[in-house]
Amino acid sequence: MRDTYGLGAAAADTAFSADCPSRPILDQIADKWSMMVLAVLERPARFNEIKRRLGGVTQRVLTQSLRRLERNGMIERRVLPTSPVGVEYSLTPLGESLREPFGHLYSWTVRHSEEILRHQQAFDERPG
Amino acid sequence: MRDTYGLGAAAADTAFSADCPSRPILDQIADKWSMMVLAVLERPARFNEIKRRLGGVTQRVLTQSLRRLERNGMIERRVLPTSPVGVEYSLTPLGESLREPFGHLYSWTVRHSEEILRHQQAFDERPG
DNA sequence: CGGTATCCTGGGCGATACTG
DNA sequence: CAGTATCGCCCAGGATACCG
Repeated sequence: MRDTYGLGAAAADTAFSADCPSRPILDQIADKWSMMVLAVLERPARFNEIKRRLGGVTQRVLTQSLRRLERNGMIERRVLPTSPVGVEYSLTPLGESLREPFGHLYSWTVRHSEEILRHQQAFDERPG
Repeated sequence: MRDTYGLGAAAADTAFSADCPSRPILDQIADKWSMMVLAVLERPARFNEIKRRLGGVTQRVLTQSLRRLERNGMIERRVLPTSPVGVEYSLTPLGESLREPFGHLYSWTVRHSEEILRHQQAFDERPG
C-alpha cells in the first residue's frame, strides 16, 4: 500500500499489513464507546455521571471501556476521599490529544448522517 | 452534554444520548475494517487485491465489510465484463470525504502507538 | 457510589466446502 | 475470480444479584 492516508512513503509498505503494530492499537481505539466516553470527559466526571450522559450503556460495558481507556493511558482514575466513595475520571494529555481526530470523525458523522441513511434505504429497497 | 467535540451548542444536548441519530451511524463507521478498506481504496481495487493488501482478513469478513460500506454509500461495486468475472470496488465521493477524518485518526494512531504500548505495559505490571 | 460476580444468549468470526 | 452456504466456537454484552 502506497501512501496510506497520506502519511508518505515511509509508512507505506507496512501500513495495515497483518503485522503492522498500529493495527492492534486501532482495535483498541476505534470503537464507539471510546469515542463517546472521551466526548463526555471533555471535563472530569464521575462514573454514574458518565453513565447517565451516555445513556444505554450498561454498568459492565462502561466499566470495561473505562478500564481499557485507562490501560491505554487515555484517562486517569482518581478515588475521591468522600463517603461513600466517589471515583472521578479525567483525560490525560494523551487522551486529550485524541479528542481532536475523534472530533473530526464525529462531526463528519453528524454532517453526513442523513445522506448515509438515504443510501441505506436505497440499498435495502433495491431488487436482489 | 455541552459542546460535544466542539460542534457548538446546537448539537450539544442530543449528542451521544441513546436516541441520537448519529450513534447507530457511528457504529457502522467507526470500525477497524472500514478504516482499512477505505485506506486501500485510495484507488479502485478488486476483491482479491484488497484481501491481499489487508492481510489477515477472511473472505467472509471482507465481503461483509464491503457490503456494509456499499450499503452506506461509501463505495461502489462494479462487475467487470471479463472472463472470469471481475469485481472492482471504488470510492464514492462520500467515501472519499470520509478518508480525511480517518486519515487524521490513523496518523494519530501511528504517532502514538509506542506511547500507548508503554502505558499498557505499565498498567499490566502494576500491582493489584 | 462504584463497582465485582455470575449466568446466559446472539451473533461475530474462522474454517471449510461449494458455485456461477 | 468472487463470492455464497454451512457449521461451530467463542465471547462481547445484557440482565441480575451482591458488596465494600
